[in-house]
Amino acid sequence: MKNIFHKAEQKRVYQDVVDQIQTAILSGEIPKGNKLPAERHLCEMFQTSRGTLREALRILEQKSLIEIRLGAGGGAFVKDANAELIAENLAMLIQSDAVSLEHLAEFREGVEGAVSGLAAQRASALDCKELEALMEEAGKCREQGIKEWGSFVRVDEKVHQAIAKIAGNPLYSFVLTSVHTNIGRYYDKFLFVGPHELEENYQDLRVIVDAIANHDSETASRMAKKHVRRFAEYMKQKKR
Amino acid sequence: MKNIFHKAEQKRVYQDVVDQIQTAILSGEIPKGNKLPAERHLCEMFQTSRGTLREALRILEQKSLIEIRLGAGGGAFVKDANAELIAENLAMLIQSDAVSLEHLAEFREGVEGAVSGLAAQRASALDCKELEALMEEAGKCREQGIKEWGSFVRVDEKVHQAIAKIAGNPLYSFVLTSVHTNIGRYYDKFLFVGPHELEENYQDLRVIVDAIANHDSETASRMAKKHVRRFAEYMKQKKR
DNA sequence: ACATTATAATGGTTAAACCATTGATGTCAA
DNA sequence: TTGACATCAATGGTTTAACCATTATAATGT
Repeated sequence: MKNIFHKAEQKRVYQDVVDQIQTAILSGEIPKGNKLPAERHLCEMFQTSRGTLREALRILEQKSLIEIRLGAGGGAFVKDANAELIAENLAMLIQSDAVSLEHLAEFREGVEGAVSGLAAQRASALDCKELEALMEEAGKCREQGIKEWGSFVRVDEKVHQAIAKIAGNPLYSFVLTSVHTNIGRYYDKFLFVGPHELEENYQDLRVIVDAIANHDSETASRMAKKHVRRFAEYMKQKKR
Repeated sequence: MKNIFHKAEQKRVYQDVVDQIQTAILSGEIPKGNKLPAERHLCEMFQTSRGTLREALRILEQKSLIEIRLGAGGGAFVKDANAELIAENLAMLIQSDAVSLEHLAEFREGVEGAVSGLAAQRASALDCKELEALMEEAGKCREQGIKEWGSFVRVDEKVHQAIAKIAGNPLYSFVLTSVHTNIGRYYDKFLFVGPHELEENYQDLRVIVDAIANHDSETASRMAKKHVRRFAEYMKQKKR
């Protein structure tokens, strides 16, 4: 790594440093997993002080473009694209009361509906086999009854993630991961259900997976929305 | 503002500072628009050095929780919730090739469809009046013909934003703003169309707004998706 | 009354030192 | 040989104290 960076300028020096490193990362000039030079070395490259350089690193870390590890062999490592940021921002919107849980649940309904519809259009035989494997897992939880409700919810989420992957649009996957991350906390807190609800939800999944296998986009979409809305209803009831 | 903060601890001091200030902001303890104490004063409150404190401020700034202004009367001001972060993260996903423009366009299709459906269910008489006002604006662009295509696209976006607001779910508004911010750049670059396309899109809007006024959720949703897909098609053609 | 100029408050930057964590290496005893 | 422990060096984390740059406000002059 040599001559990639030029002398830092502009009003805010740290911003220029951020821009240069960010461009290098996003363009692939510095591959994922690679380590940036040590702080003291970067200071020389940018002709800046360590304090300023560290402010830049903090920003890049917050953008989750790099991850900083301590000690010998540590340093700033380039991270792969992920849903962390979207999830964190969502969490902040909820905490600041700009977005309520009902809003989040409604949004999820729309997204899961769209995703399931797309998945039904695009599912391959292999995709269906993978969904079936997950359904078997869900079936085992179902047999164990209500005491395995927690496990069932986890499998349920895995199914939704798998469907998002089948839909083939990584943006939907990122968004859905973020939604699950945030809504999951509240499901854990508020959701206590009986055997009836477990059966109900298992059948939901069954119908959705079948619709996807049959490339029945309309049914997959409609049932996914219904399934998600059910969860939202449980939560609403619990709050009363 | 006194005794809100306690001595900074933990492994990474700046992270503790971030957490304390972020909690104070999100809980509403420090209202939007208010100014945090000056850096040197905050240092005393947290019993930390200025360098460390500034790293914390950089993170909060990047989270777009605060905005820092220079000079006398400057300082760290608490910002209101907004779509900046989501938009920026989206931009990074696109730049890093984790998400393509086609993916973004497809995502937009789903979101606009859902939003328009909700808006049709919830539109008040006043909402419809506001949409009509925007349609009049669009009508003027239409009369000017193709030379006002740029203006038309801007009005088109305003209509979509208005519909999102009518839908009444701020999460959809945030997401849609982010999508528009990112997709707009490429529309500006790639989109050159004729009078036929202008008319086509004007009629799209007409039908969507009417469907919303009639509380015809299904039509509003379907037409919105079709309308958005048209834009995606223009772009695809231009790329060839 | 208005334009100009100083002042002071505030963020931006630098420098040099020291602390804390961590992986690698070497040492010694069982 | 092998395992436990000590040492070392690389790297990020923190502190201090100064100085620079920007800007709103107050003082000054015309």
